[in-house]
Amino acid sequence: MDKKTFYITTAIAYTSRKPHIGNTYEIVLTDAIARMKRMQGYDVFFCTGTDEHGQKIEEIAKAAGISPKEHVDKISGEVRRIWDIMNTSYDYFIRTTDDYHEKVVQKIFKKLYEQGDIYKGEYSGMYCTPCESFWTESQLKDGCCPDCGRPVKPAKEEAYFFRMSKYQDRLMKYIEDHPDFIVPESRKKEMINNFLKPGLQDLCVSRTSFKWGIPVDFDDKHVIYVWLDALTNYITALGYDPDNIGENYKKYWPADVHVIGKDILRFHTIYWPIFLMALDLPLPKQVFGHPWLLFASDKMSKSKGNVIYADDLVNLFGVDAVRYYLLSAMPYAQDGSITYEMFITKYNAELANTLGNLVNRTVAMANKYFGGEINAACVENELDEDLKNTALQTVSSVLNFMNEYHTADALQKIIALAQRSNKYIDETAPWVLAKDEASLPRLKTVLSNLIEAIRFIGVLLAPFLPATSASIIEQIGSPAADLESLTEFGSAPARKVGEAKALFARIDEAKMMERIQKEIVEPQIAAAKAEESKKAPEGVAQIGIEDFSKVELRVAEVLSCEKMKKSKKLLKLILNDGEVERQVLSGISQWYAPEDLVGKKIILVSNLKPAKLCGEMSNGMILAADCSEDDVKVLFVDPAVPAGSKIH
RNA sequence: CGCGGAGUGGAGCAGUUGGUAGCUCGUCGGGCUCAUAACCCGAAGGUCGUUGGUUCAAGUCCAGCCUCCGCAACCA
Repeated sequence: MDKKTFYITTAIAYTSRKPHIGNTYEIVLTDAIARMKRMQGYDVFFCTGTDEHGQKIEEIAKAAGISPKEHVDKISGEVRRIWDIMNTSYDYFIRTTDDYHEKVVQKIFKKLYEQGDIYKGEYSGMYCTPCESFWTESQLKDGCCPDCGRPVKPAKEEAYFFRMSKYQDRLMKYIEDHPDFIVPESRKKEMINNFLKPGLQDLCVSRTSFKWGIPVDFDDKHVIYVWLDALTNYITALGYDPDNIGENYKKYWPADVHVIGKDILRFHTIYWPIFLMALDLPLPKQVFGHPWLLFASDKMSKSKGNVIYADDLVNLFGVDAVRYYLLSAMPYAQDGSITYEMFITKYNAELANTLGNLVNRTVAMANKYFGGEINAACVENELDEDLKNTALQTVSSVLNFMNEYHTADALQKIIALAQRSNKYIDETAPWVLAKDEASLPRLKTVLSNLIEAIRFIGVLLAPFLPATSASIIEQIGSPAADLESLTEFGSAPARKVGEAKALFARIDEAKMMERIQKEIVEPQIAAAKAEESKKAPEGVAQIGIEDFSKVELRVAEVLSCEKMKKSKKLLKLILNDGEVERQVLSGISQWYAPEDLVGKKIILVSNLKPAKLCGEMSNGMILAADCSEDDVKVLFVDPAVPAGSKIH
């Protein structure tokens, strides 16, 4: 009699900073799926958490003057707080700094080492001794360390590697045999074509360049590098241990679905399955790579004041409105977008006008005409048929869409039922029926049908908008919400409806935008500026005249200019510096077309070391001003100044 | 020729295996008054980025081209 289990996870959130609305999308999406499965009778285990190790976190903590642990405690708490604000029903919140997790990861690492899947090798690259950092050739600036500018030297460092290639064929076969393993479909091709077909490289699974990680217990110079640490959370959260398999592990593994961002699909569909194969464990049934939520077409940026946080939105609009937007505005396989305007439009049209108003007007009529006493339908007519059929069809549509995680389509179906119900009010015109004593029984039937349709809506909304669902159920005086009661239309008993309460108050867009500007956008911009100005005085050291004199500036004329084929940003300029012609590359093609520059005189840093960019040499640099984050203006010189003039 | 994604009425999106182009918002006109100036009906508006090809038939398949967006490389 055991219930069928369903194990669902989100990716664990990286604790570098507070999550914005895009990160929040994932937990809400997963929550809706988990709640739907529970409603369908599954024994669901829903796991989420935070990923807390790594060099980046070590650095951020250092800059803030606190320990890495203090930093991750703070951010992990913040993540959890937001997950809770969003009313998500996770069963377990794992942190990669949990003692249990760390211990098991160490055991796993050791086991894989002992059985030969992990071996000690060498990682070679360019090393900067003062910074204790490795860089690849392409990361170097001027052949020097991009951080401190000092010279680097080729060096080798020992590191542990995982033999990926050994499992490649097995993985390929698994993917072929399980067509639903990677969804959406389009992403599967990407994985196979880009990574599997060319052949897998062995993966570096340890680092010695930082300390904030789980130490390799038999070689403590090394810490275990991110993926082996982070991905295993899915089994350590269930109490897995190589020596002693836990209860929950037995019950729930393998996972039914890992819900993750499309950017980390590669790790979940290639490395993770291979780790599991090496451990001789079953593979997850499915990995769902969801798209990203973007702020309109702009990138989110604090200095533009357009970073959207879930808690701000919740303060302005309420939890369920935010959940609704996230679940209904995202296309299935493509990135979605959000702006405050789009949010308000959708809120007013669908939540306030269509859904909220339907419930409100129906409950109000039930109270007005019958003091709230409504019993089962008795005077039926043909107008009722389509409403009933729509309601019943909505149930199966919603379930079908949710099986494929199409939350937007599922919600659209529910709203469509609300629209159909509004139309039914128009068709039956209850206010006309109310005028004639003889038609009161028919009126009662009409209201009964409406309340029944609303009950369908209320029950179906439960996984998406839990609080709204509960409020609807309460207002119509319905017994507990369960799916089984939706197999028949009109099965609910007589009831007394509650008081009409507005579910979603209409929003005045102009006023709300004003408020947002004042309460959110402006403070954000101010905070970003304050941070900027705090940095500036420390960031720029004063120099003496002797330092300045090392820089040779002179006026040069642009003889010709063209776009570089290989680059979006670079222009190739041929300059007359007064003595010779020289080629300079400049990253300004976003702001200037070649013809804007030809014949102009500009300021050239003429003694800059040559460098190779995208395969072309650049001998110098031209001066330009950063007017704002995305606006750059080249400094043009009075045409009367001859090319070659030195500038002091 | 680095990898990948996308180009559908003013805006945001659906369009599964090729067979009369749909939805929401917005606009215009009408209806209703129970309700949150809400609801319902109707209309206008698209040569489905472009060119060529396959086919009885292409938004849907194939090839070339143009534009945009991620990633990679890169702002000397």
